[in-house]
Amino acid sequence: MELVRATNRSVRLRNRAALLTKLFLDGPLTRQDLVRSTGLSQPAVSNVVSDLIEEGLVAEAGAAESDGGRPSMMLRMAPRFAFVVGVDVGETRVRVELFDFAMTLLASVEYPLDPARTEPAEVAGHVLTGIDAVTGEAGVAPADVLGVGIGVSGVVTQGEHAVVDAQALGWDRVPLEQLIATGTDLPLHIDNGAKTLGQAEMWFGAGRGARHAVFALVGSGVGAAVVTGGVTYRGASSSAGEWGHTTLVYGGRPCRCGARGCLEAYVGAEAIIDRYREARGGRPVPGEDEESQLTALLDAAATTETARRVLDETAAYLGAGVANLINLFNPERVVLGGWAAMALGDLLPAIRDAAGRQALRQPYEQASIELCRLGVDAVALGAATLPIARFLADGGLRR
Amino acid sequence: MELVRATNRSVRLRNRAALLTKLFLDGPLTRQDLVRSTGLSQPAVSNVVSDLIEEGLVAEAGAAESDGGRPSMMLRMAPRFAFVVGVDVGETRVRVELFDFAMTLLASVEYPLDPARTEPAEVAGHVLTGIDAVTGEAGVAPADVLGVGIGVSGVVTQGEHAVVDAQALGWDRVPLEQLIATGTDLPLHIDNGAKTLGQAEMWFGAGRGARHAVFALVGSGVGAAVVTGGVTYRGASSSAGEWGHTTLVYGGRPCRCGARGCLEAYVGAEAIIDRYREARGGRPVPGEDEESQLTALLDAAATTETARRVLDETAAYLGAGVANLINLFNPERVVLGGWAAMALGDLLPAIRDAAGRQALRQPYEQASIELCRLGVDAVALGAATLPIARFLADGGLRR
DNA sequence: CCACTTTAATGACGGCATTAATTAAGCCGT
DNA sequence: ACGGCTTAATTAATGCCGTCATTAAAGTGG
Repeated sequence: MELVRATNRSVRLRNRAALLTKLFLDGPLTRQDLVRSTGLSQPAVSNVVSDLIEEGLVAEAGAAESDGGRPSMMLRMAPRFAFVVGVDVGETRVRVELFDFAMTLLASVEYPLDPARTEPAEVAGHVLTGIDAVTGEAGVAPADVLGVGIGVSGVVTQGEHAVVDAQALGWDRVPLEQLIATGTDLPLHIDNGAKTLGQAEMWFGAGRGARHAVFALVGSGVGAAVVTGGVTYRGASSSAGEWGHTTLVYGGRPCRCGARGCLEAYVGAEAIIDRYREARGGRPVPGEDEESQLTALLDAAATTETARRVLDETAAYLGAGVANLINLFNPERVVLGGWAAMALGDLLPAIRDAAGRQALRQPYEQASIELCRLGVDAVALGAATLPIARFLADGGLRR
Repeated sequence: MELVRATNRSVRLRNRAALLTKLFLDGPLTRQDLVRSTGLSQPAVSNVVSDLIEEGLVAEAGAAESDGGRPSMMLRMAPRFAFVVGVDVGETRVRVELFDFAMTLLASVEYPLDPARTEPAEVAGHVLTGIDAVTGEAGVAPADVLGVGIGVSGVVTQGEHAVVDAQALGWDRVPLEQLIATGTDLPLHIDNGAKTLGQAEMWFGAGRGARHAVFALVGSGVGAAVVTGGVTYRGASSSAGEWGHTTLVYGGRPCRCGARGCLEAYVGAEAIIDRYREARGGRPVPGEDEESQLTALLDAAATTETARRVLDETAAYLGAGVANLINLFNPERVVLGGWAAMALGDLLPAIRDAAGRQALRQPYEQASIELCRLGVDAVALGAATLPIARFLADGGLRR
């Protein structure tokens, strides 16, 4: 179906992209490693690599061990060739982080948001001042910033400019990209937060090495990111993976999206706490915020039957939701992430069991179900990979 | 992520594949059409096309209209360059069809199956004798058959040899490909029947032109095929799209897969009839087989409240199931197919409404929900496209 | 029958990877 | 310390392939 013409130039471009990607994800590597993993001939690798070194993209980094024979040179991405900014626009805060090309965190800054009413212009302002703040702090020239990736907790529609719908923030078709673009010339990449977190886990966490993985995120809200063939599955307008609002209990509990029986209405942090409150006969759950309330539930489970039952049910619902993902996407790996899922980590065996009861045998046996490795802040890290992914796919040529 | 090396030869290969694919799906076309649609230069197109003509793959087919200027030649796939066999292994019959390269049906044969116990060896036998029968009838030499595509109503796991799990047939890890391969040297392509039907609709039916489409199949069983970027989504072991056994009503009606609350336990033909029977206080539904029983239900809906209610509920469940597909896959088109869905065609508006209530606004608005165009026999047609798809992707070079 | 237009085929050119042959740079044993 | 051996990297010759520019072919219309 792909109807892209190929020319001689595109050959070089593809090979550059292949070598760069390999080097970025698995580096440092020797030229010989690249020869083996790409199937290119030795001169071809040397030729491309010498271009990359000349352009300052790649640097030699010492010789490898050898027992007889000329030792090969290690190659790695030049860490200071360029920098990237990753932004996490959450429900309660905007977090801006600056990374070098080795994805080392150089600086970060955070701005709290008033959950009651979050103005898009305010968020855009935070992003812009945040970019200035982190580049200033690290002494990085704006021209050396490759781009800015932004993960937003909401539905992001790609188009000429990305548009955001976020019920949790009260946003309806907010042209966030335009708002930010008025204040900067840097290339912007806006995406759903679950997808950027999935991207981070895919490159640096529990997804490494998988070709087909699903990242199931449970926090206050519930979402998912699907990676297939190493690439995030986006669908027609990039809003694929809205797992939280799939119907699990037809006609069940009302969800904040307006429908009934959504998965999020059962296993989102707010929903879990709600169900616990109801199970306690309506007595409020102790704790300032959702996080401490969930902790209270977990603590209570050691002693009270009620709390135990609420957690058991949560695992069962979550398992059924995971089973749906397994049946539909047939991943080799399901990674549970998000702060609530991490807090519920002890439920993993129960979740696995529940998924096994609801999923078909064949796809269930193909899939492992694991916890994430990177934590919640990985949304910004994953966002920062967006400009890099584009850069690598373009063969390391700035557009 | 794609780490495939590119060489000068691969340039030609890709361009051959692009031209062939375009010509197959949208032909006949002129060289100029190909120039415009691929972006290749005129000499490049002429060059590749002259190869293809020389190899007998493509033929000129008369001149196009012209008003001034040299008229361009129409090009089309040579219909008798090669032939393909498509097989539909359903729950009640094996159907074998022979097509030429223009996908014209040349011959077909059908063998009934005893639903009670279906032996894999028997099915393999039917396939093999069917191949002989149709090629014999049409006078096609086996060497001119490009390959055999087989659509099976069950979970197909790709690997060295495809393995089939089909609860409806009582099959557990049946090495169907091996069984058939012992009797023929033709290249075999085994896939899930829903996927082959989706492939047929994608190329020749309601999916034409879409890049992201979901084909929802409702028959006795329920399945789906997901097409993304023009390619069938398969997942890790090719069993993606098992929509029928996703949980829609947590803890609900028992399903033949052993779990509870599966979509299939509500909207599969058997389930619909079951629900109708229960609504009638247990009195059996008139009719010999599922098809006539479903017709009886549809007829009764004109006069009786009970039947009307069962259909309304069916539309609501189905709509919720479709909403889940929309939320998770974000397609631009959802196509309802399968014999039961076709019978329920009048429910389409109700299904659309129900989906709109359960899906998120943004992805719902992106998606159109339509009926299929090709009917049930398209499983074999779609299966026959499998060897062709491979052939086109390989640039028209037999391996 | 000639001017004009559009399509198709040729030939010079340049980009690129490949194979084969060198050159570089380290071990190891005597 | 000095050849022999091994592995790494570079250089040279070769051939594939698309592009650009040009020429040939094949129509229409006055």
